[in-house]
Order: sequence, then C-alpha cells, then structure tokens
Amino acid sequence: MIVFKNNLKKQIHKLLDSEYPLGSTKLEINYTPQMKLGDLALPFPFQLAKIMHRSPRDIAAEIAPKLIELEGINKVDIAGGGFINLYINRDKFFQQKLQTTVKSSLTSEENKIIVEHTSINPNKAAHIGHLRNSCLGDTLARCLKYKGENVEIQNYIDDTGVQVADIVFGFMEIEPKTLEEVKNIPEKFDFYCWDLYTRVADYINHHAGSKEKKSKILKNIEEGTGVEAKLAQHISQRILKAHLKTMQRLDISYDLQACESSIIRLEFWKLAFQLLKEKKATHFVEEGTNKGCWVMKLEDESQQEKILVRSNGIVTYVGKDIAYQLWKFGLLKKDFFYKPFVRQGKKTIWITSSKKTSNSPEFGQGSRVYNIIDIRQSYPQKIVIQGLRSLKFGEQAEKSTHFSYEMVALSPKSLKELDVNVSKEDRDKDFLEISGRKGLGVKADDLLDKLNEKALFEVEKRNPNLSYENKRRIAQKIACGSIRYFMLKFARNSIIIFDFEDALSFEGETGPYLQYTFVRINSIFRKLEENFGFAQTDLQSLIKSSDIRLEVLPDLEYSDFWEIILYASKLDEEVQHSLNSLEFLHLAKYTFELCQKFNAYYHKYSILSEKNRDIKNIRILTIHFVRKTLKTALDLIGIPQPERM
RNA sequence: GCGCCUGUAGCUCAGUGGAUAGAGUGUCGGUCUCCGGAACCGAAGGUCGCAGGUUCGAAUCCUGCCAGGCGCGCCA
Repeated sequence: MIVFKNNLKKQIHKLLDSEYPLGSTKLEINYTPQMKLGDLALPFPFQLAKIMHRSPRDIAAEIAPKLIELEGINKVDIAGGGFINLYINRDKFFQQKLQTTVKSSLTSEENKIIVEHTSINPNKAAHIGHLRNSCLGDTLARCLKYKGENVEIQNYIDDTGVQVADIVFGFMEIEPKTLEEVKNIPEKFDFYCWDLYTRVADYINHHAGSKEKKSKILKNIEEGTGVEAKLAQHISQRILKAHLKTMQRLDISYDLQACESSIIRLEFWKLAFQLLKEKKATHFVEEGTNKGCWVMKLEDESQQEKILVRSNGIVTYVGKDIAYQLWKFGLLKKDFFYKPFVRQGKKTIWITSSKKTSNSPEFGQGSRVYNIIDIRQSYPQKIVIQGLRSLKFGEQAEKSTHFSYEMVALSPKSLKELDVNVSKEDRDKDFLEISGRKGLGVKADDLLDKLNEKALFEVEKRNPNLSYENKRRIAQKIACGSIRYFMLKFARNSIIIFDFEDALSFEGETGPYLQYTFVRINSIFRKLEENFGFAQTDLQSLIKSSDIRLEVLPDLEYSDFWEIILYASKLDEEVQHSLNSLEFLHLAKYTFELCQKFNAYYHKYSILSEKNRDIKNIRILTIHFVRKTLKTALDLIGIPQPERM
C-alpha cells in the first residue's frame, strides 16, 4: 500500500501542482471511515481552503473531476465538508497484489542497528517483567530486519554489580556453600537463587557486620579476585544460560552477550574518561557536597551535576554505561574479545571476553542504537545520551533511542494465587511492583509451564489422535504465542497489571486466537488437496492466470471480499507505523483485526462446498492472500504457527 | 519541591487534528444435518477526569485545576 499511495501522490502533484499550492500541504492519503464512502480520502482541500480563502467543499468539487485520470483509480467523489474520496480499481489492484513477490516495500536506512534488550541481572530467575522487555525488543528487531536493516541483538550482563554480590553473599554467609557445592546444585539453579536472594536482604538487616562483608565481596568481584569472583563468574554464567533457555522457549535469541566484567577488565572506562576530559565534558569538583568527584553538568534547566566518578575513585553505573554506549557506536578505540557461549541449533551466541581470542566475528560499530530499558531508567538513559552530545557526538546522540516501557505489576488477586507474604501497607495498593528482592513476582518459566499445561489439555481435547510428542510441541507454540501477544497488546506507557485469568486466556484478543485463525486457513488448503486434488501447483497457476473476473461475485460478497483484501494490503504501513512510533501494539492489533475479518468471512462464505467455479477460485485466492499476509505478520510479532491445534 | 507519565463503556485497554469515539471481556439473546465453536452474529452499555482556549474540525494541540503512578543517590 505504501508504494501504491506514493505513486498516487506523485500523480496528484503532477496533475495539480501548476494550479494549486499543494506544496504547502502535507498531501496525506487516509482511509475512509466507511467503505461506502470509497477507499482512500484526501483531506488536502481543508488546508488549501486556508491558503486560497475559499470553502473546502468548493475546492474539492473543482479538483475532483481532474483526479479521475489517476491510474489505478476508478471513481472520485467529494464527501463531508471537503474530502476528496478515491475508489480503487479492484480488479487491477487484486491482480497486482497477488503477483507481487517482493518481501517488503520498506527500505533500510542504516548501516547497522544495535538492539539491546533483556539485560536481566544474572542473580535470579527471569520474571514476567523481563518478558515484556524481551518480547518488545525481539519484535523491534524482527520488524527492523523485515525493513531490510542489518540488526545485531545484544544482551547486557551486569555480572559484577551489587545484585550478584548479594547472591554471592547468600552462598558464602547464609547457606554457606563452597564453589564445588554450588556447582553441584541441581536444576533449576535460577529458581534456587530466586529463593536465596529473597533471604539476603533480610539477613543483612539482622546480622551485624554483614554490610562490610558484602562490600568486600563486591570489591573482589569487581577486581576479579578471590573465591568471590569465581563464585560470581559461575553463578552469573549459569543463570545467564538459564535465562537464554527461558527466552528460547519464546523464540527469542541474541547475537552477543556483553558483560560488564569485560568492560571493567578491558578498562573501557579509562578511554571514555580520557575522552570526556579531553572534550571538557567532565570536571573535577573542588568543594561542596560533591567534593572529590568527577561530574557532568546536565544540560536541562536544573543545572545539576551527575557524578561519573566517586570521590573514592570508583566509576558509577552511568559512567560505565557511557563507555558501553560509545563502544556500541564504535567510538571507543578499543574492542572486546569474543568467544562462543552457547549454541542454539545452527546458531552460535557469543559472549565478550577480556582475554585474547581468535576467529570471532565482529560486533558493535552500530550506526543506530536502541536500548530497551524500562521507563524508570529514563533519567540515567537521558544522561548517557547527553554524555554523547557533550562529547560532540551529536549524530550518535540523535541515533540513540531509549525504548522505554512501563512496568509489569501484580494485581492483588494474582498475589493471592502466588501465596506470598505481603506487608500491610502493600496490601491496600491497587497493584504491586514486582520485586526480586522481596520474591514478589511470577517467574517466566512458571508462567510458561502453566500455559503449556493448559494448552496441552486443550489440544488433547480436540486432537486426541495426535502423538504425545506432537501435542507437546503444539502446546509449546500456543504458550509462546499467548505470552508474546499478551506482552505486545498494551501500549508502552501502560502499566500491565498482571492477572492470571487474563494472561491464561485463549479466547478473544489473544495469541491463540490468531494461531487458531491461521490453522483454520491452512486446514482449508489441506482439505482442498485431500478432497479435490487441488495442490500447490494449482494455486500457483491460479495466481498467474489473468482470468479473474470479480464481477461474478454478488454485490454483498464483492464488498466483503474487497474489505478483507484492502485491509490485508495495509501490512507494510502498519509495520512502518509501529517502527515510527515504537508501538508494536499497532502491528499486534492489526494482526488481530485481520483475523477477525477472516473469521467473519469464513463463517459467511464456504470454499469447499462452493459449486460456482469462478466464485470458488476468487475465494481461494482471497484466503491465499490473507494467509500470506497473516504469516508475515505472525512472524513479525513472533507468534509461532502450529500445523494443528 | 522539581521532572516525566496516566485518567475513554461495569472491568482490561485501543484510538496518526478529520467524517456517527472502537476492541476484548463481562451481561443478555441468537448461530452448526459444520472448510475446526479456541469461532460467528446481535443487544444493552460513553459528560473521552473537570474548566477554559486554539482550529473549518479536538479524546487528540495549549493553559489551569483535580486524581493516581513513576523518577529525581558518591545504588545498579
């Protein structure tokens, strides 16, 4: 549709530019609110009215007849206060849509795009809040790839931070366990740590000297020394592997795991710091509350100072993040080393290393960067981007996007089902923030297990004859689709108040509804082959034949046919729209609505039992086009397509 | 205190300055001698938080107010 509209715009300019000041309008092409008003609407007479001091309706009436020459347009109308509405030549449009094989009409703009998502602290199991991040990030990456971009997906691992120190503390002081004993803990290790982590904060508060012990642990982890560093390394890598497995269940993968420990060992900060000093983006504070610190002035009106290096010489989180962001753009004159971390089928996921390695692919050097990080980190993210600007990397600052989203919280009802202790003041709230520290949260694997179980039950009910293996595989796909749609259907700024009943539903606006629709379409093609011997080759020759005469369709069916074809043609626009606004609910809801339209069509028009050959062929081509579009859309939002369900 | 965000149907949420504000869910009533009922059709349900303003046109933009949430650390 993008190509079609662009072509129209060009033609309109050609026809009207000599007589009307179209250049000063946006020349938008919208859709009409109702099909009986035509297909496309031009609102530009309203804008011209202002310039030309005439009524919009008059202008529309004057221009409309001139537009009948537009190629691909059958009829031009004026409507409302001054809209010019266009009617598309349906036969030509349909024919053309069937025969275009180009994957997408979008064009790439960047050399390389780096998408950072997931980035879970490696000290406990992943929870549903993390899933929102991963689902959004993965969908962004899929859409960018569809657009034709070269995309690199990174997962940032803070394997030297306080959260890991907490869990190391737990193993050393609370349990206590040696490294060997920790290694011998059976699966699920990330669940084990989840429970241990909830005990740490409480323990520290009630045992004198704990804080000192913890800071010693943190210091050793950061410096890579002692048993603490060995424990931290083992724990974080093992939990990271668990996270990757969890994400694999959702068909989410990565190219690179970027570790903070590598950033520290390779002294990325030193280079970044040098750069900051050279460009006078940071200065040393001689007195006041921040005495002894290196700070960066904020550009906003607050004129506050953000500390980059503490008075004890230790760099802050924001400082490290600036260094990492510089590396992503290839602006740091230093690179990581890389080694293979895990294999997923044919794919290798790499991890950064501070020790020299050989034969590794290249990473980084992005021309554009998206950081998928929740909205509570807006402030530090703003500072990171400002850091780039202060270093005179304005272009890179422009191309650094903090892709933010609101949190996933728990409803009081879902808390009850989790059977966790909640403090008195928390109990009265409308929703409760997930807290790994408090153990308040739904673990991603637990939710996936629940969905799998439910899906398996439903599949069994409908397909008792399938093999158990097969049923399990289908259930897994349904669970995946269910979560992915759920995480996408809310706007980024909307807090998701997690409720088991909503999340476990397979009816209405859910992933399984979309999957079911797709399965239905495939089932028709399967039966066409079984009952009529109508094979793939027959479909191909039908597509190529120019013998499609839409006039055989009765009026009502003709308009139902057109509605679904026109809607299915909007996919690329929806992808573009989602990418522009970074709101993938547009694409999700579009896919859902396409399914709704198909299901309505399905109930109204039978294909297998249709006796009229011409009508039957048009219906086959219609659902073929819907299937093709739906498959692309489902792939983009990461919803797998089971063969049956 | 300062900054950002949110307020739309009973509930959960969409809505790109454009035409009669839409979905899902819940409630009520229907649809099958079946291309799969995880479906479809219909009904009821709205002061778009409140008050001004800009505009040919405002749920959408601006101002003020009310209510709620989140940020604002020599934590990450």
